Amino acid sequence: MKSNKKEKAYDVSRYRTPDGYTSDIAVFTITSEKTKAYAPPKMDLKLMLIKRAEQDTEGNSNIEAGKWALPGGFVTPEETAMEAASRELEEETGIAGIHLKHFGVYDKPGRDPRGWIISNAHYAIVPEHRLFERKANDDAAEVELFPVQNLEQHLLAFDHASIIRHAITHITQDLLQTTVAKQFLPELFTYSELQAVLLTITDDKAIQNEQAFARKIKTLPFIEAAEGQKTQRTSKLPTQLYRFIDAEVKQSIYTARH
Amino acid sequence: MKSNKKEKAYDVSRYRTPDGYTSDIAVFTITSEKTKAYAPPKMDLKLMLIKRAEQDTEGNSNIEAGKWALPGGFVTPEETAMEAASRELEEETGIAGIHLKHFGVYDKPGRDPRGWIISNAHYAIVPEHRLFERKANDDAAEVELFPVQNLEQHLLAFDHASIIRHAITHITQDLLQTTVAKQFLPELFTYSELQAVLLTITDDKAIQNEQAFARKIKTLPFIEAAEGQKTQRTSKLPTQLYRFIDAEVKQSIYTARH
DNA sequence: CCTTTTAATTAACATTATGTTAATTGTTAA
DNA sequence: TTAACAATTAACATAATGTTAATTAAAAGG
Repeated sequence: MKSNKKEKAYDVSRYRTPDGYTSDIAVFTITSEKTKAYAPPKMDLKLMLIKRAEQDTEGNSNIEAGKWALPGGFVTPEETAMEAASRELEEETGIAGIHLKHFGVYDKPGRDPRGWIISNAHYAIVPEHRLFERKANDDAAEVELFPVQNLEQHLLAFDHASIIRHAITHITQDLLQTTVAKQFLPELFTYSELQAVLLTITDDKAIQNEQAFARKIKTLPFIEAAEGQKTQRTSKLPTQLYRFIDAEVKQSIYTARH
Repeated sequence: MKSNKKEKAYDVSRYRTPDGYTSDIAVFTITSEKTKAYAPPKMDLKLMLIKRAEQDTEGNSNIEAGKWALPGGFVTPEETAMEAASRELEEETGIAGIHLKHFGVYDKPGRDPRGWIISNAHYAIVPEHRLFERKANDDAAEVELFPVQNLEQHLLAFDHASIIRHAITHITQDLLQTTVAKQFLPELFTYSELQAVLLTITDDKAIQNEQAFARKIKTLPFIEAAEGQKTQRTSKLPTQLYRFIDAEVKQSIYTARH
């Protein structure tokens, strides 16, 4: 729109470079609520958002202040966006060494009023038992976990509403089509704990069904029973523990049941 | 490495911006070979690469000259990388309006000797019947289709060897787990044509088996028979044609057969 | 015109997996 | 001692798959 057609081949904007490269992270965690002792938990998938401060670190009034946003920040030339995501997560929440996955790039002209800023988006999985590490490291910014169901209603910075929708789509797909669910679980888990993780994002009848799911878990090539190891976390009856094993997961929509 | 620790908070490199933002495209096509009349084709998945010219458009000696590379180029501030991919494909090969999907970002420091250049990578699918549009629009650069099996041996520019490996992984996954195979096929196709597309990237026994696959295709929720429409493209016996329909494809590794 | 050839399709049937309901197990807690 | 309960096993009807064989309809060669 700035240039007219004749000049296109020599348009100076052809040689412009981006004004910034940022890394944003959709941090997911699952909180579980124990309704009573010796029963499986009810789990909920939550997304961590931060409230943008009124002033930035130099004391100037901040852009998109007061709105909720994904944690993130600028990438430096000495690191990848994935490394920046890891660094920023540690800086902002104190949590290190967690699972990260790239899922998209946001580069629509005008998405950031500060200029031509490209956002590389990731999702992260923080297992529930590591959540306690968080509080101590939170700096002033307000941090909150939101259930993924009622995110639409909140005022979100930049194009983060759209990024978050995609993040939820991607983690949902990955939970069903890869073994990433292991990132939400302890090393050893029961069938009902795995089931509870999956039920945070699906209503698949075959996963809801206790008998069928308990029977099926024993035949999955990427899960094995931890021989002789049981727990009473979820039941009075000592319950078999399982673990994920490395196994190639091949499947196709052309051979699956529908 | 450049900055010492004390200065970190004020390191000027924290505020450096990228030297460029490029869009690269792994263009896939399937070529099919008819061994004889009235028989299904043998298909091969091919990747289009271009040989980098000795001189750039200004006549200076080109970087990574003579090596094979993915088509692509710099993104301008007025477009997304996806739009740039579409534009560049049309400029370089004359093919417009084809299927494009983002699959990764390449931003490792040092990946491009010209500076801090971020590559946004896509794959594209050119259906076989549109290949003929190509030749006329090829500019001077050498363009060639390589079978995806023996790409390792060629000398590739920048980190394109790695990008190409990922592109093949992604298109393979998508062919099996989404309905993207339709992009390689005409609107109406036979079971053996769909099968041939899938067999370019899988050796799944259930897909190889003619009887089982022909039986299964009739029950898939995202494919329907084109009532009364038959062809003799693949057999003397007039053969049923099918089409993809829009239907949500839900599946999970926890309910699939293994 | 008759016969062979061939890909697609249907048939047949044993095997395996799933959906569903019911029974059993082992432990806690009243 | 007993009720409660999540996990597990059992039982069995139903559905899907693997496998082999038969059938179909057209082409092509004699």
